[in-house]
Amino acid sequence: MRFTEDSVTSPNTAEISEGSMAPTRKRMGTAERKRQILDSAIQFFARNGIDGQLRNLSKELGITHTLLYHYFPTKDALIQEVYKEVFESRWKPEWEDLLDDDSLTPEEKFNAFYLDYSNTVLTYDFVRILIFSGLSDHSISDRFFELLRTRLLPRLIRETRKYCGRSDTSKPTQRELEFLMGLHGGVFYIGMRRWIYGQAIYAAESPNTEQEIIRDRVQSYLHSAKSLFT
Amino acid sequence: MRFTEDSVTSPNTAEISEGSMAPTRKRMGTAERKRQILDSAIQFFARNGIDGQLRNLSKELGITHTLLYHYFPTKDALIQEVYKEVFESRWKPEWEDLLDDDSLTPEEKFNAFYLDYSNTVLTYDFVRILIFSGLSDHSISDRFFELLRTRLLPRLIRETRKYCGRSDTSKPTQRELEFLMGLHGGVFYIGMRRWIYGQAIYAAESPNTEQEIIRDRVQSYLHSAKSLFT
DNA sequence: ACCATTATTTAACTTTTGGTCAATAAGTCC
DNA sequence: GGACTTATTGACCAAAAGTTAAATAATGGT
Repeated sequence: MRFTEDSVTSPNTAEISEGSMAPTRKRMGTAERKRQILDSAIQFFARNGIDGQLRNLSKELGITHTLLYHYFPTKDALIQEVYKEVFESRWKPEWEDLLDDDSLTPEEKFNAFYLDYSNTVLTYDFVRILIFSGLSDHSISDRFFELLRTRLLPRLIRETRKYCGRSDTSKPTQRELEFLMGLHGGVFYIGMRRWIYGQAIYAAESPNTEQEIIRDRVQSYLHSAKSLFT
Repeated sequence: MRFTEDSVTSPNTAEISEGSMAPTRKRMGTAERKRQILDSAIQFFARNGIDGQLRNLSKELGITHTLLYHYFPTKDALIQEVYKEVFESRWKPEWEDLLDDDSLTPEEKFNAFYLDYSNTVLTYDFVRILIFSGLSDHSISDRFFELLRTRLLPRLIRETRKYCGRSDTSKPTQRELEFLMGLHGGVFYIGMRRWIYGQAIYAAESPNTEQEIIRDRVQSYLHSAKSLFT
């Protein structure tokens, strides 16, 4: 019984319509099939965690679970590729450029950055897979935080200082970093509530309200930084 | 081979020292054993997630996994008790009293509350089990957020308004709630970084620094609320 | 039309793991 | 010390789940 109720999109069994009884199995190119599996796997593991069973994943794909082994040597290998894929496809080097852009004010940079950052990072896949990774091995989350710490935080602190009218380029203090993490964590928490706890985000009605939320927080951060660090 | 390297504290095999060869099995009272199992289970499931195997848990306890079934009918029953235990033992009704205390200023309330809240909620067990619950069924996290939403948030908004010099008792707006969640999420994020991602908290040296962190954020929140909501 | 290639499936193996049950033995009461 | 209670264990089961190997059948090339 290959066709269960939950295998909605079974590309492999496309021509099962009215009359055609034979589930003539389709043959896909190596690259496309691998791509397809990986895409489904991202969704699947984000939803079910890394303990999700390959047999269920394959069912969603409309293939047998053994076919997975034709493309990935082991389950763990698949998961590592999922990690890599989610991780590397989401990080935008432009963020660094944006924060270095001389034509923008610190305030504009913060707003632009966190608006875009939240849009790309606060997705179902990313939030859940990042946390799944953190919960088990730290393989992915470590790399992510490394980028965060080396590429983003120093720039954000620099802009914070600039906003406060300070020009010193000394190493960020822990207090500064920690205060910034308050903003950062508050933003990530939006994704937590939405994708982990399944809690509705207050103010999800109008499309631009989430932007307002971010703006409020950025405003608050900068505003308070001025009084805390000057 | 019952005694593996990771079974550090095996209360059941205490007298295995130099000469005594016989691992004379100890007999514990029902209540104590159940308590002991539950305590270990909390740690164990917080560490390994709800997919942790009963055989490993029992190994840490120095007992056979079948003994677990003498005290808990099923694995799920054990987990539910773990959930209940962690959940119910950590929530403090005093928080509500504190926030209702007329002798304190809003600022004092916020500081006192978040200081205590972070101390009790931002523990290894709590943070991880809450998230494990959210990731799978929402059984525990739903109940927690329900308490949060009905017991704490309205009071915190009320105090925020008081701080801003407003006395209206209308239903909190979504913008107010969302702004508060920024603070709240920022605080919880401390636990995320520490217990999920394994990231060091900036400023973990001096014992009172974490308190400073909280204070900074509370200060920032109230300060900004005043300019946002008046 | 035939052949080679390889995507895909079928069947089977193995380990893991939640769960059961009868046997064993530690403590207690007399 | 013997009997009774019950905490504890050892052997075992069945289903789940990762993995392998051989058989099958699309597809492309000649």
